Amino acid sequence: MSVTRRRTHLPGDERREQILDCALEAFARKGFHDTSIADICARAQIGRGTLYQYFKDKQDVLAALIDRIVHRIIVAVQEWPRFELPPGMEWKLDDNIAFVEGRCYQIMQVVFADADTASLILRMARSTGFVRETLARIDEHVVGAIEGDVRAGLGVGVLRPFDPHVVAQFIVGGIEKLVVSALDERTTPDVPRLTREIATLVSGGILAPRPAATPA
Amino acid sequence: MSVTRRRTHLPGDERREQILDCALEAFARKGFHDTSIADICARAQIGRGTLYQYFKDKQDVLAALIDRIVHRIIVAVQEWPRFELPPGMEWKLDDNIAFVEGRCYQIMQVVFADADTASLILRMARSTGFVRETLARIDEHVVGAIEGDVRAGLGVGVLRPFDPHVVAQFIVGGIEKLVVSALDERTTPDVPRLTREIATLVSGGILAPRPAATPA
Amino acid sequence: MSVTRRRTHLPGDERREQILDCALEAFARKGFHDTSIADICARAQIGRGTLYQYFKDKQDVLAALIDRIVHRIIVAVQEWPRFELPPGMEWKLDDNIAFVEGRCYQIMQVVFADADTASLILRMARSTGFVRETLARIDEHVVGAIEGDVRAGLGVGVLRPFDPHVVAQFIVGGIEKLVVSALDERTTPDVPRLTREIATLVSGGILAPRPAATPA
Amino acid sequence: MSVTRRRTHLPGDERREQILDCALEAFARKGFHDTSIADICARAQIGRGTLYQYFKDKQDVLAALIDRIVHRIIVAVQEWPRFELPPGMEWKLDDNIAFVEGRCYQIMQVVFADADTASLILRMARSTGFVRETLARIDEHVVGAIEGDVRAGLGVGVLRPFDPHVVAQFIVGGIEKLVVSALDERTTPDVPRLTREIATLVSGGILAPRPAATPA
DNA sequence: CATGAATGAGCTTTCATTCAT
DNA sequence: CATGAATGAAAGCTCATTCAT
Repeated sequence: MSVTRRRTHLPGDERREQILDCALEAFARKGFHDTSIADICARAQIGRGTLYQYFKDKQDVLAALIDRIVHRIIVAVQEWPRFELPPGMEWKLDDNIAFVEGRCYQIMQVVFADADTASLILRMARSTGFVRETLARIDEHVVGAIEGDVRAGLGVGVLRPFDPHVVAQFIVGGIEKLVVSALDERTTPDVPRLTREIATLVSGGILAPRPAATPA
Repeated sequence: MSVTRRRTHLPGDERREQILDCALEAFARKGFHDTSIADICARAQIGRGTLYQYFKDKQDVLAALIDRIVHRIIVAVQEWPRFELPPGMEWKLDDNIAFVEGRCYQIMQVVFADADTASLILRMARSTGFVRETLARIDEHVVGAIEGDVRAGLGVGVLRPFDPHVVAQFIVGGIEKLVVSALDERTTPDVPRLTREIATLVSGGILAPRPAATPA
Repeated sequence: MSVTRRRTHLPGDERREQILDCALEAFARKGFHDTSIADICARAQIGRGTLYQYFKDKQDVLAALIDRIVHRIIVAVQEWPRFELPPGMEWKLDDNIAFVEGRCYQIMQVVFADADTASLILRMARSTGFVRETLARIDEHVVGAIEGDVRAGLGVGVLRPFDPHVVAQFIVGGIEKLVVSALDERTTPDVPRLTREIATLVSGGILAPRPAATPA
Repeated sequence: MSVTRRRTHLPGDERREQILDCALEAFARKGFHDTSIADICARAQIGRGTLYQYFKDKQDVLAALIDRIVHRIIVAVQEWPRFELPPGMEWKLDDNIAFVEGRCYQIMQVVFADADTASLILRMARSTGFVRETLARIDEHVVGAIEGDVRAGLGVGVLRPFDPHVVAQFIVGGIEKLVVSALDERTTPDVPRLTREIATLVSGGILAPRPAATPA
């Protein structure tokens, strides 16, 4: 009748991680509500009760999952190089494009480490308090980092007088949308091209530079 | 004992709209899954069975709701003025900023007509097929419109050679993020200021214009 | 396959009572813990969900049940005739026996109205706070009534100087034990005989009256 | 992290007894159903699996526990002195009171050895077959002993013609109620006073002795 | 022997949906 | 049409019990 599966033993931490991995997969594909405990346990090849040895309830699984992601993001963002104007050097358009490209790349690396994580972050319903708050903490760090860049740039006078928070949110939002779009189309995005476009747009604007007014 | 409510009669269409209004409120506040049919009917002051005279099931309510929004958006977007280069005139930075400002404003007007609609569109889980697809249709139109602008601009040679789709998505994503942020903080966003920032950033880039190299 | 049962409608109050009746039966036979919601609903010929329209949860069913019993007991006890020494008359052994007999009978009538109620009251586990407290309220009334009798008797000087509370508890306890015993043996107790024995014992003691010392 | 407990070794019988002690404590406080195997094992400082080396299942623990109590009671009751009319002597009220007092004391000593045992015996649900039967065996012995006393008293003609079984049950029931009451109020009962009251009531009845009819 | 991770039967509970009134 | 009592599938969760270590 039923496929009898050998009882497998695993060190506590590994099992926990394994369950989280499976939960991530499931949540990413079907969403939190439409994923049942049975779904997760089936993926993990464990009995339904086993999950409850590691997590208080279903929500606790999600919380642990998001915590894991948040933690990884916080750590990674802390190691990003800050914006710094090379002393005695001009900050030209190409420098800025290069810098923004780097940032975009870093963001995509961290926030959208893998399709499942990206799905979880970007497609989860944001109505309920706890998810909203935790996702807000991710933003706090990522947006905060970019905001820091802008602030630094303003400090050295190379940027127009923008509101750093608004700019940072706008950029992150733009990136998110492109990632969601790629997820929806189930295509692997051409990251280098995307980052180049974004960096160019953000740095120099959409308008083509006008030919220098030729004197007389 | 219980508050007995008089049987109320309403023309079919009005009742339907009323139910949708109540559903929008409920979904926006608690999310689709955490809203029960009872919630909706209580708001609408109707019996639970009555809802089923107008909608096949719970999902159908959501579908109708999104359809209503989509329809409104499609109609509105169709009436947006297209980008057009005034003949014989130069297209300067300020012109572009003004145009983009207008577009942002139009988008916010339509897509985020009210906080509840915005919540529904932006905070709903995007995992399940049907919601994802319907929301994609909104994008198709809004992003499509901006894409058209960019394409037109490219055609008359006033823009850098961007991928119109990428640029359009990026911009819409940025706007969305700013709106979500405002919703989360429960503040009414300072729309004119936001649109100005966005328009300036998108049009001229983040970099401060360098003083024209003064000859000798 | 399954015996399809016609959907039956019942006025709210009747249905509620019906469920309580069935729950009483079930609890009395198998105990609270070993009775499943399914058991109760099967007896009541209703779907499992129906029960939850009338009761918050399983415990709430028990609470309602006990409340119903408590209420009936309180009302009944209030109508019991109080002990009263007929003015200008002696209070002889037989009078007392007759009075106690009456009381025992009244107690059995009320507290052990039917085998199921008796089972519920007498055989339910008394560990958990809420059941214990509610059952204590029953005692409060029944024991209290007898205590009142004793106190009255003491007041008119026809009784030995007992602690009324102790005596009352002892008597009620004795009656309870006899009822439990009858329940265990699944016999209908010979109430008149039992009450006679109890009344005689309590009134005159176990010792045979000694032959009056004959003069001369 | 977790408090690591050294593996402890104990001779089989001691371990078994220790588990029973812990189970008694737990059952007495929370009742059988609300006590988990984990509860017992935590108290005993052993792993959950270890319990199953000594007992078949949870019910078996309870059975062993009650058996232990029953055994102690049977042994003790067997050693109780039987009622005996001192030859050539009258059996007066005070003699009887003294005897009953002794019996009550003995019962309380044995049956209610300690609060936990008393709780177990008196507060456990009596619905399920096995518990009911085992507790019935306790009664068999305790009630039986008193019944024997009464029968003996009847034999020598010092008692009124009661049904010995009824009287014995009534008395035991009365005592039980008083003990339960003390448990509920978490007070240590004033045993000497209680036994005196009971003995007096049972022996001479509740009625005050009437002044000897004065001649003339 | 002792352990505690693993298990799954079985229970309670919710809630979208139906249908008799 | 409107109603809300009735329904039962489906899910979450507990915990006694087993078994690999």
